[in-house]
Amino acid sequence: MLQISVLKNNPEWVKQRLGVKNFKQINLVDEIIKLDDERKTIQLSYETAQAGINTASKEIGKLMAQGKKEEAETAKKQVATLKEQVTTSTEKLASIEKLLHDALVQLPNLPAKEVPIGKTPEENEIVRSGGTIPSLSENAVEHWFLLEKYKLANFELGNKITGSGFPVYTGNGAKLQRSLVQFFLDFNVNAGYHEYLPPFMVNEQSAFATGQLPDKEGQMYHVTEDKLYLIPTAEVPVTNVYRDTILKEEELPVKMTAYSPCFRREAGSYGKDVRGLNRVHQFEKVEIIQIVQPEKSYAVLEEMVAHVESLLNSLELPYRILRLCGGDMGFASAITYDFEVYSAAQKRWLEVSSVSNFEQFQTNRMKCRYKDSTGKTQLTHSLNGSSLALPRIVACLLENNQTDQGIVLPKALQPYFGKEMIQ
RNA sequence: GGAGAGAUGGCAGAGCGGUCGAUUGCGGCAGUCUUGAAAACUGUUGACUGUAAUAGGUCCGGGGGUUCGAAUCCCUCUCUCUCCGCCA
Repeated sequence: MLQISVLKNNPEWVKQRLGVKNFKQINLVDEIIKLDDERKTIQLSYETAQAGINTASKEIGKLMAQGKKEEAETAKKQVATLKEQVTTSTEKLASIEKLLHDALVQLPNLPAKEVPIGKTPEENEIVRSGGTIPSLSENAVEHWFLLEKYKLANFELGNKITGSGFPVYTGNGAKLQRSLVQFFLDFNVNAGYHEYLPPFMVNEQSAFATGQLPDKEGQMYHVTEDKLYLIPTAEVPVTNVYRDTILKEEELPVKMTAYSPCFRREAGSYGKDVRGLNRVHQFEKVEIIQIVQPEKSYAVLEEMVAHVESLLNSLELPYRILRLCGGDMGFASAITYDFEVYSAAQKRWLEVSSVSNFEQFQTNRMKCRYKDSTGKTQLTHSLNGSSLALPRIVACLLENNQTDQGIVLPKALQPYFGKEMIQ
């Protein structure tokens, strides 16, 4: 959520930035400013009336103590008109605050100045790439055939038990998942991230704080009976660890990592984009999150990008890093780097991580603040990234490393898996 | 699921209609003493909003009500604890 002060200080700049994000309802900015001005006027009249009641009530208390009943009674009558004023302005205030909130919540985060202009994924900017794309033999096949060949995952079984998009991993497939999760967590913990195992369901407040609600309501599984949401990413429960807190400056940066399954409805997806592990409703992911001082967040963003990059290097996968254009960015993000790995049999790039700086967008919703060196409390910045999402990593590992003898695992993973190959 | 008790500032814990944004202790910060530290003593120490700065307003788990006035009374929700039941 943007701070109203940001809109008020520079409305034209805010509108220009929203334009970069391809946001349509630019007029909301002026509406919000107007609503806030109205709010102030009403608030002032409410507070003046309330102040009158407060002083009069104290006066009545004194009169009663002195036994001056008559005077107390007259004073009581005078309060009645003030009370009416309070009642009407309270009602007005409540309705205008709701309007204001509803409007403010619709505004996405402003894109940072480095964000390229553009509307579609084609306009994302390739920052750099690494690794080498393998040249596969002629009989190389896509990962969904390999999953079947080596009995690593069973989609039909998932269909029977739950529905499409819920693969059942079996044998070495299940073990590969476990090895990857363990490898990623160790890698993150070694880099100073504190490990969490969060709840896999969250309440409405938490989903709101990180920006899933109200924007992405349809993307989450909703347990209506208990008013809980299945998490689409560990970002949601883990970032909320610091909801409604005031941190000391020496506690920063907060570095957290967590494994969790992720549940996504992916409404409207179909076709070959979703074949195999390309897009599923439940998948495993390890996430990294940082909460930092505002002036440090862009340096930390680079650090997190480098961290994810070194993870991909250790998996020996060909990758590229994209800086997302305004139109392709998420609602809450100020800047996002996507990581894609090359799936050599499908001959396409697959997104495996997304590292974002949210600046104050989430922390303003969460009220996650810190006391700076001057003793002033101010909002922190939050950042997160995947490190990494498993299914597409598995897809690439299988496709890129397939040989006639079996799937060769990268060296870094071998101690975790216990073998050099899947056969 | 049943019965009872409770939710107050970083923590502990008073307050049970006006003098309470809140006694006190611990912790934190500053000072005195000391070569330094500890101890002791003294002072200070919540958040939000608002103002040029004052002032003013709001917050005692959340929401609603009674009253001129609510941390205190009533209703309701959530959560915690104790006992019973069920259970990995």
